[in-house]
Amino acid sequence: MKITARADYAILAIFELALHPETIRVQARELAKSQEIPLRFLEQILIQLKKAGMVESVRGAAGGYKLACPAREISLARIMEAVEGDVTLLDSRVKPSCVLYKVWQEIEQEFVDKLASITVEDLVRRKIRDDRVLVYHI
Amino acid sequence: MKITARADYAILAIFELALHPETIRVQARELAKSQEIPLRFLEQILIQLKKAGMVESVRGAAGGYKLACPAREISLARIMEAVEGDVTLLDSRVKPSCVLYKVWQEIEQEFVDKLASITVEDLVRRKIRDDRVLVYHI
DNA sequence: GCGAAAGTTGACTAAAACGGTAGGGATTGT
DNA sequence: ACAATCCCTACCGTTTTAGTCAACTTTCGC
Repeated sequence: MKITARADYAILAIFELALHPETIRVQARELAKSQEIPLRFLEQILIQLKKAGMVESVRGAAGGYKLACPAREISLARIMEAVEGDVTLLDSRVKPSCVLYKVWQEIEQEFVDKLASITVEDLVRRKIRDDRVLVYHI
Repeated sequence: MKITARADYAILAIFELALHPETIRVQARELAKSQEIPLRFLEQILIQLKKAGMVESVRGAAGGYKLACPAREISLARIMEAVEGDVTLLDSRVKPSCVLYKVWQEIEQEFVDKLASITVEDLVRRKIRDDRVLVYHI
């Protein structure tokens, strides 16, 4: 019942990308540094995100990463699905005939819906708002 | 992000106990059999549930288990908390200063609230309803 | 074209968590 | 006394996590 480091890092990386202007590329090294993610580990995660069509990469000198689609189209659910196989709570232990099965399904559905409703754009908006509040308080 | 077997089994065991009249004791062996749980594993789980004050046990021949409180007072959250240390999604990876931290907290809170809102009594009621429907269809 | 910078890939590993077992001790009904 | 039952501690094999490494490929700047 824990969020994995993979998922956390994946979201942080995408979030960091979303904070940059769309036109510029950010290098894995930079992402790793600013979000304190082990570089080699992050590289693996970025490959998964690329395969899932959420980031684009340019190789070679002056290469790097950028979002492959608008931040509004990237939900937490989508990111988690990309780096973990699927976002499910149930294992195949409980039999469908049992009352509990349906209950778990309900809970899972609600959970996934919540994850699907939060986009990276939301995160960015929140950050902007939080930062503004911070400034006002100085 | 998976429900553990421990939690599944714990809920099934309590559920099974709740299906029995309050006055009688049910043996671990019987619980294990009816819910298809490995006996020795279940015994461990029952100890945890006992420590958490959800079941009472009587030792010795003709011993067994019964609920230590009304089924309505036993929520899924309480059971899960008893057998896993705590019901949290966050690991201490994300820093509280990050936007993501608050978002995860929100999601977690919603999830826990949901688990806390479902009691074993609810499960029993659902089962009774489901069984009735089944009978009507024959 | 060449070298350096950067991304890509697959294999590998240490550590923790998970799912379950095993042995033996304590307690009680008959 | 004895069998049935619960209780406690330790252990064990497998899978998942988290992360590392080395080697390779692509691309840019000159």
